[in-house]
Amino acid sequence: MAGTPRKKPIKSAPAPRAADSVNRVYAAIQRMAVNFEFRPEQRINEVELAATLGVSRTPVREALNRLVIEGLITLVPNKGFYCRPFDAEQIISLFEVRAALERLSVELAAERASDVRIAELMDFWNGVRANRAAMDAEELTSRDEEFHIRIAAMGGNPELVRMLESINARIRFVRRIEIENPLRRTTTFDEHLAIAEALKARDRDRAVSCMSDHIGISVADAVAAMKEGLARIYMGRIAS
Amino acid sequence: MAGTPRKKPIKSAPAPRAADSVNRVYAAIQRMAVNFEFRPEQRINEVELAATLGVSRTPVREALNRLVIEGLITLVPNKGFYCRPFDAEQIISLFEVRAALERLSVELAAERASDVRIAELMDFWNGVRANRAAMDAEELTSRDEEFHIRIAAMGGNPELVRMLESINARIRFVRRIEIENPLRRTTTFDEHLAIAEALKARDRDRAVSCMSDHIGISVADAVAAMKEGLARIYMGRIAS
DNA sequence: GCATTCTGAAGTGTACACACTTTCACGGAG
DNA sequence: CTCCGTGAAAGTGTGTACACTTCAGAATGC
Repeated sequence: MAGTPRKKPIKSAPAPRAADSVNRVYAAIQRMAVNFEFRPEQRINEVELAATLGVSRTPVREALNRLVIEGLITLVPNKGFYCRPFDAEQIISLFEVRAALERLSVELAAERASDVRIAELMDFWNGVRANRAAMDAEELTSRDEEFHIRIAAMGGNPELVRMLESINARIRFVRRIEIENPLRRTTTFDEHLAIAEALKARDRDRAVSCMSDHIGISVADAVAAMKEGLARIYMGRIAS
Repeated sequence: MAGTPRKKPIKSAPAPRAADSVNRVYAAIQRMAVNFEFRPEQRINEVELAATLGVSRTPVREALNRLVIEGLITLVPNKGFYCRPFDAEQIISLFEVRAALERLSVELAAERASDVRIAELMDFWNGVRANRAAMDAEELTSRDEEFHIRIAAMGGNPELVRMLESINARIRFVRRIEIENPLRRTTTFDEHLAIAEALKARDRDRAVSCMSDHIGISVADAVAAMKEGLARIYMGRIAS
C-alpha cells in the first residue's frame, strides 16, 4: 500500500479536473436566471461568466444550452446568450398552464395518494403555518412550492412534477412578490389547508375547486406583482 | 470593390465556420432520438456521432445537453449520453399530462379563437380526410399533431404550444403505431371533426368532452402500441 | 480454477486556440 | 449636424488537445 499512488501523489496537482463542472455551473446560472440577477434581455458574456464561476467557456456554454430549452435563457445566433425578456403575457401564459397542471395534480392525488402521504402533507403545512412568523418571503415561497410539488408527487406522475418545477422556476419571481402581501399570505395558509382537507376526504371535485380558487386568485394579482417585480429588477432592492 | 475580399479569397478555405452547426446538429439528433434510431439505454458515442454529422464534438455536446432537458436523452456523469429508456410508465405519465394540456387547449380555443381560424381548422382537417388514402402512418401522425397544435395555437398561449410539442416528440413513436390501426384511424377523423364542430359552436363543455373522449381512448390502447413499438425497435421494420 | 491486480485502449470532461462576426468609436464627406 | 464608411477591439462558434475515468481482458498470485 505504501508505494501505490492511488489518486494523487502529495505533490502539486495542476488542476485535477473539476469533476461535474457542468452541473454546478448549470445550477448556479439557473439560480441567477430565476432570480433575474441578469437584467431582462441583457447579453450574457460567456468569458466573464466563466471567469466568475472559475471554469472555462465550455461547461458554461453547455449549461446555457440547457437553460435555453428550459426557457430561462434565449439564444441569438452569432450574438450570444441573453437573459429571457420580462414578458407579462408570457408569465400569464405560464400561470394558465400551471393552473391546468395543478388541476391534474389534485385529481391524481385524490385518487392515488396514500392516506399516510396526505397526513404528512397536512403535518407539513401545519408546521409551516406554526413557524410562519419566522419566515421571510423567500423561504415561504419555497415552502409554498413544496406544498404544491408534494401533491403532484403523490399523484405518481414524475413528468407532471418535472413540468411544474420548470414552470415554478420561471414564475417564482412573481410569486414571491405576491406572497409578500400580508393578506395574500393569510389566505394562502387557509387555502392550502382546504385543499389538503379535500384530498383527505377523497373529494376530487372539491379538491379541484379549492385548487382552482387558490390559483385563480393569483392571476388577477399577477399584473400588480409583475409591476413591482420590474421595479425591483431595475431599481435594486432599495425601494421596499 | 475590386480589392475588398468580402467573404473569402478564391483561395482554399480551410473550413470557413459551418454557421449554426448546433441547430442543425440539434435537429438531427432530436429526430433520431424521437424515432428511437438509437436503441433505448444505448450509449451515444460522441466522436462517432460527430463524425457522422460532419462536425466536432463541441456542437454535438451542446445539442445533447439541450436534449437532456427535453427528456429525449439522459446523461450519466463520466459515462456519457444515453438514449432515453423505453419506459412504459413514463409514456403513460406523458399521456396523462397531455390530456390535461389538451383540455386547456380546447377551453382556451373555445373562448378566444376567431371564427376564421376555426373555419380554417375545419377546412384543414377536411382536406386531410379527403387525401387520407394517399397518406402513410408517418404523414398522418404529422397531420394529427398539427390539428392539435393548431387548436392550442388558437388559444393564444405560446407556452402551451411549446409544451405540447415537446410531449408530442416523446410519444410520437407510440402514436404513430396507434394510427396504423385502421379502426382507430377512422374514429380519429370523426373525433377531430366533432371537436372542431364544438369549437365552432363555442360550446366549451362539449369541446372538452369530445377532446377527452378522443384522448382517453388512446391511453387504453397505448400499452398494446408500446409492445409493438418495442418489437419495431429491436427487430427492425421486418415484422409488420 | 478463481479472484485480484495490472495495463492499455476507448471515451468523456474541460481547457484552449483561432477564425469569423458583431459592435462601437472615430473621422470624413455631404 | 447628420450620415455613412472604416478599422480595431470584443465576443461568439467550433475545432482540437489532453488529462482523467471507465472498461475489458491479460497477467499474476493463491
